[in-house]
Amino acid sequence: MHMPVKPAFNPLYQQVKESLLRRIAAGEWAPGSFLPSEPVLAEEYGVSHGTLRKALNELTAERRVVRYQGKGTAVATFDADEALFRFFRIVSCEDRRTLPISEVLGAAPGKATPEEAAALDIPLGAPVLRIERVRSLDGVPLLNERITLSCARMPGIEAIPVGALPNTLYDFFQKRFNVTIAKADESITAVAADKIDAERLVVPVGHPLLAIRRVAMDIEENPVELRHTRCVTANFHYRTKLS
Amino acid sequence: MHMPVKPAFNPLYQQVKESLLRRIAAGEWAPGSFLPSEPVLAEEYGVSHGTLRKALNELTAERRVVRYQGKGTAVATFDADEALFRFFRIVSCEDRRTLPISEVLGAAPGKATPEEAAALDIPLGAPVLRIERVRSLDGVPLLNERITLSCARMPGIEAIPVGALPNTLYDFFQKRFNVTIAKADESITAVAADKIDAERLVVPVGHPLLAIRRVAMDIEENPVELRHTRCVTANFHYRTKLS
DNA sequence: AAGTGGTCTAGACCACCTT
DNA sequence: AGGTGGTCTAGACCACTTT
Repeated sequence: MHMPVKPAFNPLYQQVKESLLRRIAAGEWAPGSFLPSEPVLAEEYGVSHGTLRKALNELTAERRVVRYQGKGTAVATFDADEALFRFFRIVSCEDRRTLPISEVLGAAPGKATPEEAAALDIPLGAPVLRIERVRSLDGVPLLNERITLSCARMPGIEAIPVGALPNTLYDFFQKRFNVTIAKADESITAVAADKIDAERLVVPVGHPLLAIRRVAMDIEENPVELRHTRCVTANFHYRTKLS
Repeated sequence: MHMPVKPAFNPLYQQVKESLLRRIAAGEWAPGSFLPSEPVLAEEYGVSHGTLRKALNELTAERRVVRYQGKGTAVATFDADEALFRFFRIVSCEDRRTLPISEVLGAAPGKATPEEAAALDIPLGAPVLRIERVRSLDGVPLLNERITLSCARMPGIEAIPVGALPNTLYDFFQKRFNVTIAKADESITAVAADKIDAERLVVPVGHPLLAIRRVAMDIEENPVELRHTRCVTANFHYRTKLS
């Protein structure tokens, strides 16, 4: 046998970071509330100011935590506008960002299809909640969405009445289930509007639409949500910055 | 008059970072070559190890520089596959990433249109080079591209013979003109194929296509390239990670 | 004034690569 | 062995917010 190539050298600040991450994920400090101060945490972990700082710096870079000079360090939330728009990439031609208004057409429990099971990493036939909704910008229906959520990850969500589903879901996931959406993968194609798209988005059948398939993940990179969106791009477009 | 709200407090490490950035942009160290070692640079700037390190850390995070433990710190290049794919988001349905093969249909000098002038931040009518090309993946024509470059930013590029335009332009920009593409903004819409799209991409007129409009920028955020792409998304899609 | 995060230093030691 | 980047410490001082 070979010796391991990476002999598990784990810097101190990494260990501290991982510990803090676990404690945040466990809910020891709620989103929005403040962590103990740096001197206190350093004392608690028995490390120097600098080492603790390096751990917090990485958590800041990963947006798990927000620091306020003179005040303290808080667990990140979706409250801020910045966070709300992080996963919403549709902007007007003039680059105005407007939060769309959702009209929920229906929400129904079901059993995971092969695609849903694969995307959400759950067994075939596992319980899911499917939401259909149309989102409008400036009063114009633009987005036709089908959202699939794993009930296992958010127990009780299938019992939420349709009317109680809020406009901003990710904010709701965090407050209600302590599920923080941290990443999402999107793949985009161009398709022709089918009959349902045409009705809901008020365009002719065959009209070109953006088809966006999103898998959203929590902090630990567990997939939480599968979302299919059909989008009219007459006066709006999908905007992304590469770097 | 009010006093300035931000009294220009500039940390030392920021000043060092900006200085290093200027020296890299000026070409003092070519892409791929090594900077002086950390102790030497610290001595040169009259700062401590830690402060110099913080400056280099930020440059590393911004991918301006690559560090190799035990060897040194080098100016970043586009050589690495990772860098080449950073701005290429079209992948197959199975998530294979293949570099497309370009067929240049033509390259011609011209005068900037209003859209080009606005995007590239140059005067209306300023000299530009326009390139038309079709890119194929796995032998199938997928991308119909029109690229506009400002001649002022890359003097002499209008004289490059069409046959000498390489497959990977950004790599070429860096090696030939010391222009490093650092960022790009893309906006995406869905459109119906026009006659030219249909011919070049071998699809029926009216077929839904992705229309991608990219403005690529160098290190100093000066826009360098405007690119319009029409893309068939039958077996491929545009992939992006949100975080 | 006291507490928080942010910067900076000087020095020790560790991990990795080259010779 | 000697040089490079990477980690860690202890302590000083600065900037910001609150009391």
